[in-house]
Amino acid sequence: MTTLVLVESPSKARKIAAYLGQGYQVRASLGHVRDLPAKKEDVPARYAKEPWARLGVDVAHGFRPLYVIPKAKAGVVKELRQAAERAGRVILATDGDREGESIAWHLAQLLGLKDPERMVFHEITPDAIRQAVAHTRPLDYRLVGAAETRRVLDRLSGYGASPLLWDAIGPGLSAGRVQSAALALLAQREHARLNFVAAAFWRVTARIGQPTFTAAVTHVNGQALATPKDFGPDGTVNPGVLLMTPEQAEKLVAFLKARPAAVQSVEATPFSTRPPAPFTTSTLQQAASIQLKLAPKQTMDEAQRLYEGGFITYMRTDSPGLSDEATRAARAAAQAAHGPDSVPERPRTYAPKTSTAQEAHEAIRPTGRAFRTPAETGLAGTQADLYDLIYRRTVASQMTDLRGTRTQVTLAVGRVTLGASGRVITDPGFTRAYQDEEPDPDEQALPPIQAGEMHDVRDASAERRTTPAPRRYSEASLVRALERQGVGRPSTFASILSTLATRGYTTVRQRQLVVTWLGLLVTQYLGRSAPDLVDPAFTAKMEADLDRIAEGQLTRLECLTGTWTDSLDPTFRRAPRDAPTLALPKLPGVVVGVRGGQPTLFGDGRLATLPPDLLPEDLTPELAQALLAGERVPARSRRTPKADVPKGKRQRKARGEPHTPRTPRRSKG
DNA sequence: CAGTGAGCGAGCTTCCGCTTGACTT
Repeated sequence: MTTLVLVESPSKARKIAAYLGQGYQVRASLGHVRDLPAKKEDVPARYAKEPWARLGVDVAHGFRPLYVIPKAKAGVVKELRQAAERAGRVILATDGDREGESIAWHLAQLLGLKDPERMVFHEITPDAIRQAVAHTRPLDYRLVGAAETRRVLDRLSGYGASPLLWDAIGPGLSAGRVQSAALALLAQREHARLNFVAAAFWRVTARIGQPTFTAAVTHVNGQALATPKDFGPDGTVNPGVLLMTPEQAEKLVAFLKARPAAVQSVEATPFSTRPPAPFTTSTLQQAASIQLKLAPKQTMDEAQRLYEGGFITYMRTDSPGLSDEATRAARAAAQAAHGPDSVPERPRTYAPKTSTAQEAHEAIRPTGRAFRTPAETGLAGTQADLYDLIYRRTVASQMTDLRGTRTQVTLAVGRVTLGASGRVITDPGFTRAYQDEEPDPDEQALPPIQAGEMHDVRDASAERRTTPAPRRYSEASLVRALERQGVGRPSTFASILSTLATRGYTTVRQRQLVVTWLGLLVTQYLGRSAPDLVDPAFTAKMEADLDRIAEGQLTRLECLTGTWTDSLDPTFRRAPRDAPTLALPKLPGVVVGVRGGQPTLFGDGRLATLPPDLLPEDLTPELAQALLAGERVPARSRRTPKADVPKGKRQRKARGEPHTPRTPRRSKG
């Protein structure tokens, strides 16, 4: 009789099968095999009439979940059942994390396993697999309970809050613990930009000495010159600093040009920088975004192909750790390419930065006891670029520190103080293999210089600068922000972004994530009606609860009762069903609200549907007035909620109008 | 009389996390 070993991924199954050899059959579940019904038609007939059928969770009876086999998984389950019948023994070898334990339990249920045998391994080497097979354990039902609690909570909160949005804003909208927290981050940043008032200041620099270097004026008559950090987001300046007029700046330049500079002090401090850790899913997405200009989705698609081709380890991971074998391979690769001294004596080890990490997998790295160099892989195109990035990052992670000296020079021209900073690299260390970003081009190497010296001022100039608005998130930087807060998982980072886009909450402009009016309105509504969902702390609290469930200090029922029955449910019940409105400081006299499911501009007793491609930042007061005056207003005749619309406007028929709402009208509840 | 349009009511939408490959565009 053979032993059936069940894993999640088919690639993993092939590899393990090769290591286990005869007597073992290894099959893949392709992820979860059962789930709560997504919609009513997935609910079996005998439960369809139940009041909880829409949720798939019988809240009144201990939050009992109803599990069904999704259509897409029917074939897999059938095959696994047949394989299990033929096998003498079944070992559940799904991933060693919370969801993996849950999948193992579902499989045990579906296959009717009496005493389910569980094995877990964290690296795929012959040794690790043999060890794991020899040391199976029973299922961890507490961990399974934690996973189920997570699932039920996400269902109840998501399916509880989304209908509020249908009533208040429009049909088909969605809210959830992860997507709404992500959207709130974007909305917060967008509001910061909308409220931001830029301020101008002067930066005065001089070219000094031979060879020349650049120094910037820091003080005049002992008073500090305004720099960006002296300004508030409303454009006000810290009263203690000097904000020069153009005339003053010009005078200062003329003053500098006429006199030599005295070196007051030279401070040199050595520095060293450690290499970045091997890639996790989020850091890979971040680096591929910056260096290869890939969107997270593209990165994951290419990485999936590299994984299936056997070039890299699993690409959905939160662990930056390398196995001993991989550590040795990385060190060997570094030494082969950069010399025996390119690695420190002791291997480096890496641990995850976030406490929510589950660490079921290794870091993303080249496979094998000896890494194939990018040239040896025979890969081409984007796949080759991504492999190269992963290869270099992995090798660099075992190399020596970058070392150098930072020098800070203070100079004086009369009562004007200038500062110059420079950086000299004494040992490039790991940067020979990998660098996160291009080195700063402004970075200068200062010539040898001593306190007390006098140097000629060769030139001076003043440059008008403005304070920068808070930067928008890129897709990858949003993922990084979410991961830091413990929101979302490696397997979902890319899909969170696509959910936000599909709902019309965000668009991507020049590789930046931009929130739409709809996204702002949804966040505004949720902030009042479901504040937990826009708060990353909600996930943090949930994770803490789940850990306690896994450790047996909290029951599933206590957690769900406390979170749902005593908190979320009453909040949702009390939630207002009327549409949110946004008042914007730079748009006095107008308000953005909702009419017929569409973001709409209200003002002056008139209204206008906002064109869907008009982003919040692009709505100027002039444009708002033009829209309200009826220009480019899609005047599709539809019942108006309460705003009084001039009859003529409502009857203006639009032909071939570009902004026809795609969603059907729904009556207000 | 036929065609059109307004109005009504019923039914639907939705979560997160795990995995590929089958679909379009």
